[in-house]
Amino acid sequence: MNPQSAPPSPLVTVDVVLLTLIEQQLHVALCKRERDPFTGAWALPGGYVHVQDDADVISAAERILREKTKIDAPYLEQLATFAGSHRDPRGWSLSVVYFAVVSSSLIEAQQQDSLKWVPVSTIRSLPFDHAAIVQTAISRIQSKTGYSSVFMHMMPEKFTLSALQETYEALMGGAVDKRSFRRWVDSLDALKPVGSGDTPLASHRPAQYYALKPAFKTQLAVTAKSLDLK
Amino acid sequence: MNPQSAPPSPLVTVDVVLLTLIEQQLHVALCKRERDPFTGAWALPGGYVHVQDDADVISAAERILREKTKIDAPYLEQLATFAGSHRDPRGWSLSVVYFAVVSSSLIEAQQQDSLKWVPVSTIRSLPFDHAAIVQTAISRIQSKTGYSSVFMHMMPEKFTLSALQETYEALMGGAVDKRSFRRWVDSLDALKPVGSGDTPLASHRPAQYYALKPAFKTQLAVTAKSLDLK
DNA sequence: TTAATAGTGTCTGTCAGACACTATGTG
DNA sequence: CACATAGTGTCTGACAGACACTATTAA
Repeated sequence: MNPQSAPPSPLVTVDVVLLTLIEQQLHVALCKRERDPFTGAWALPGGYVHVQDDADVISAAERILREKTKIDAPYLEQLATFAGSHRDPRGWSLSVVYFAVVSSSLIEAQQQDSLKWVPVSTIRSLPFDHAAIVQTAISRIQSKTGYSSVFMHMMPEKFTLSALQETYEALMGGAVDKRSFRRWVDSLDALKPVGSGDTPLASHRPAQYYALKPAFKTQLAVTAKSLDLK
Repeated sequence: MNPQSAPPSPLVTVDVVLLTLIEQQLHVALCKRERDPFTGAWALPGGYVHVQDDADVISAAERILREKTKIDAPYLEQLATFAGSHRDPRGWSLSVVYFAVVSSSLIEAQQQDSLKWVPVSTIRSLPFDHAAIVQTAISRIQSKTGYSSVFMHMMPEKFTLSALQETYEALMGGAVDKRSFRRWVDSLDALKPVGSGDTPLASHRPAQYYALKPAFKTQLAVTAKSLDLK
């Protein structure tokens, strides 16, 4: 009942579900695999933990994201750990999965052959259990969007409340009342107005621009009541 | 930038935060360590993943809980994964932590020298990062109690609504209005009335007894609005 | 009847949903 | 001016908090 010291360790990797919104559609970043199982297939950016270099798992996630996508995501949160004998042809494996949220305005500079953005709605299957992982991440981001400010990290530096609402609605898959949405955003207290900047001129009243308050730029969620979809 | 196949794997373990309520106080199960680091100290029940025997991590958690405490917890959920170089004197380690909730009526039969129940309020320090893990688990159970039926797994087989409310209040650390609490419980739709059974006779109106509906006995939470503490 | 706890009726304040209204820019 | 989108005033219904009231048992 009490084996010697350490039994054979499983494979330990870290994967990241990197999400953004492109043209009102939720997209996930996929990388072309360079190594053994599923070489050449598109899968979540991931890699081994480097016991020598990584102080902890979130550091490993940040490093892997940087290496594979050249992106520093402002929001990175542990999603869950997926492990078992069924998910990798090499045998028992364990993957600590993080999910990250980024503005699509940041990804345009990053054109790489080994990286592509895929609408989550078009994903049918992925290597390993990555399809299930993506589903879990979508549930998480939708759930958090309902009561936290996390989704605001998908916005560009400055944005209008209307644009913010469109993002919210795209993520949640439904429409919300303008008045209710603005009251709710107010209650989050996550935004500060910014001088219009380059007001995009049009034949109507221009909107106030907002940016995430510094306290929210570097991390974390705010608790608040949720909002019903129409 | 692209190392050979698999770098040295970290130590991979599974720990379980097993919670119950004893005399309105939240308690956590601790086991006396039989192995190398911190031998003899009290720590969370944990153990290595057995790559040969465990199909996945939750199976490993169930096995470890059974081995260390002889308890089959009705509710077991992944809490988070804690990993890094700082948490184990042996070096870089990774622990997938589950949290479990059990009725104190189930633990009385399990008297073991290597297992004890400690009020969480008295915990000052624990081996590894287990103190921080316990804190995380407490936050989780409190948060879930606010909107789900998970805490009902701390109740015995049959219980009254008053007893349920006392449990809720003990967990949340505050009082709630009786009427509001009952409306809220109603909305969860997790209970079914059971024939009084052995009505504990006293000099007043006896209460209706309830039990968890079968659908809730085997797992999972229900979403509902939360309740304010007075 | 009294004591003591179980359980409910119901008023009220708060807040989200609805929606129409005002505000403010350009052509 | 018209037009289009930004932003607000405000009514209303739903529902949680408060709390007093009724119900039911044994002594």
